[in-house]
Amino acid sequence: MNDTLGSWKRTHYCGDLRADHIGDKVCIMGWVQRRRDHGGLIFIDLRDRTGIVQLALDPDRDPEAHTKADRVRNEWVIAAIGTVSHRPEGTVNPKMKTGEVEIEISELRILNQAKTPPFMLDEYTDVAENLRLKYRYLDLRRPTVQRCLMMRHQVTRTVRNYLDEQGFLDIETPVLTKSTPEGARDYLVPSRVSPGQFYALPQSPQLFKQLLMVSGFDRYAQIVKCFRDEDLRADRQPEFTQIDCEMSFVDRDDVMDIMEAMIARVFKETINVELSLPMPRMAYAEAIDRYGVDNPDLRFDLELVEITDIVRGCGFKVFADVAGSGGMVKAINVKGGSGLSRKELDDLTGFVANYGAKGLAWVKMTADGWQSPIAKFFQPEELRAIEQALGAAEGDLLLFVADKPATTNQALGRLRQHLGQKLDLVKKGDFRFVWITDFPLLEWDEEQKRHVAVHHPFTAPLDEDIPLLDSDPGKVRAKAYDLVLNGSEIGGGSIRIHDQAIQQRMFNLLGIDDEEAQLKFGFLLDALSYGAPPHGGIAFGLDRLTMILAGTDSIRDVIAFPKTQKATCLLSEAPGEVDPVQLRDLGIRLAARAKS
RNA sequence: GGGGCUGUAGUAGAGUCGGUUACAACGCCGGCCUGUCACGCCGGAGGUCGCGGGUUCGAGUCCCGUCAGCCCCGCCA
Repeated sequence: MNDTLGSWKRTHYCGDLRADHIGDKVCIMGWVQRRRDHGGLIFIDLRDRTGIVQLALDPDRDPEAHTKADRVRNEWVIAAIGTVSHRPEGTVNPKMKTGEVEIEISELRILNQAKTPPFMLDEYTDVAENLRLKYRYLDLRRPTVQRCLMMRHQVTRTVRNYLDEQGFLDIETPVLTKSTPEGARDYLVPSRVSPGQFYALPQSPQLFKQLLMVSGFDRYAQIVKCFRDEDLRADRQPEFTQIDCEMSFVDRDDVMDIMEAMIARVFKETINVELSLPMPRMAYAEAIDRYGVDNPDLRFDLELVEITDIVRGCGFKVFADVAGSGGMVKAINVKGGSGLSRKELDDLTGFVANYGAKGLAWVKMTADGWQSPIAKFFQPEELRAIEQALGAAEGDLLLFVADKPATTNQALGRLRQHLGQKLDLVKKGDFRFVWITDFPLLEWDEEQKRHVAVHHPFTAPLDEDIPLLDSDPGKVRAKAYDLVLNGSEIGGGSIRIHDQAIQQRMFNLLGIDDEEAQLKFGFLLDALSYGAPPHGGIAFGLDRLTMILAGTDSIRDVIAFPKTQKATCLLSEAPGEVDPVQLRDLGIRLAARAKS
């Protein structure tokens, strides 16, 4: 029924054929994108991963091939031998890379037929994502989707080459490993050999790469899968890939210098963008002060301005009360934003409510002064002071949040990012990097009534802040750094604690007593006591980095077989039930379902 | 755990105030066509309006619940 490949060998990819090939006899293979039947002449657009080329089948030239082409349908797999020829005068298609030529087919083989696909594999149809994911292998035939995965390949290739040149060794770390406290929820794997015990899939190879430093490998790097059992987002999947690095005998600047050069190489070799180095660096405290968040998008201004002191004694009770009780009042000036409708302002109020803000005060700057529900509460000199602080001019829109400092910063900071998108303040093709440094080492967790590590428990404190570990742990800054690109955290790392005594103190500060520390991290503490070099490292989110390079806003676009928001795979239907025998072997009995 | 958006032939959509047989496009099937390229022309088939319940003389349309996909909060050292 179908033809066999026989002795045919492919000579060219479809998308590579050009006028240079005119006169060549070629053999190409691929999928039928479309067939156009003119009664006599038949055209077939043949597609492979490189592109599309037009096949011309003339009944006068080869009746047998023409008859065969009559049966062919979309997505059938065919092979053809023919001669590359210039298209006749007036029929060149400038929209196609290969549009100057066509292949005059002399022999055609149908290698496989295809059912009519559940959706059209063209660039014009926007298909529902659940259908795309169920038939992902078809979705992945589409050039736009293929482009993303090819981009990903270019990123990993460039990274591997660079790290190899810089002397990093690629060493694999275990996937079946041990659950550790702190951090994200683990994916667990039951042990058959040790009933009742579980492996955990790594949230990152953190401990192992530190052990490799103790072993003297000096520079380690791995492109590696990590697993976190937390809820998904547009830029978060339960299994994702890190570019994971660790280096010995370095400080923060060494790591940042080497890594930003790697990122620059990636941008050059994937999208041919030249980045200027060094990348700017900004302390955490400054980022929070100016942008409200630790991942600021520097492609636009719209900075936060604190006016707590100005409104401390004002007649607007909401502001005055917050200012008088340790809270914070901040505002942003949306230049030329006074045209926003009441509905839009209500939407923005709803937006900040997501982040716990109880309200969003607004002022439209008009020729007649303040147009605002709160204008009447302020004295003229207060109005002027606020205008001056914000640089307000006619046509501007001022937006205010008053709350606890953390809430004010987060709500207004997220509002800033939101407005950047909504008001189209970002220029396409603009890449603004910033290293955020000097993160707090610890933060107080109100629910658990204890300190938790901001980065992770192995992050070293700044040398000058070590005395504060005892007196004021919340003030200690960490030797940690995040690389932020266009408001997205694409990587982060730190210099680690290489001193066993300090690591022990760190665990104590986190409320992990010696016994628990020994139980959970004993092997690390042991290793640190056998001559651990000063070391530090970083991990980049390969998926997020590729998203930005590919210009897409969903992490699923850069993953071949991604999971849905409920962490299921619509293609394989994972997760699924397992055979009772498998459970018995593992010593697992399922609890009765809570529902139904 | 919570908030929001979406769900109608294979696909992506329209469907008015609750009222006759649920529309047209693309795709599919058949026919015609020798220079098209998202070919064109003629004809045809194709529907559990996500699912369940309710209101009503009557529900794609209104109400309640539920499922799925997506976006967000919490969570993500």
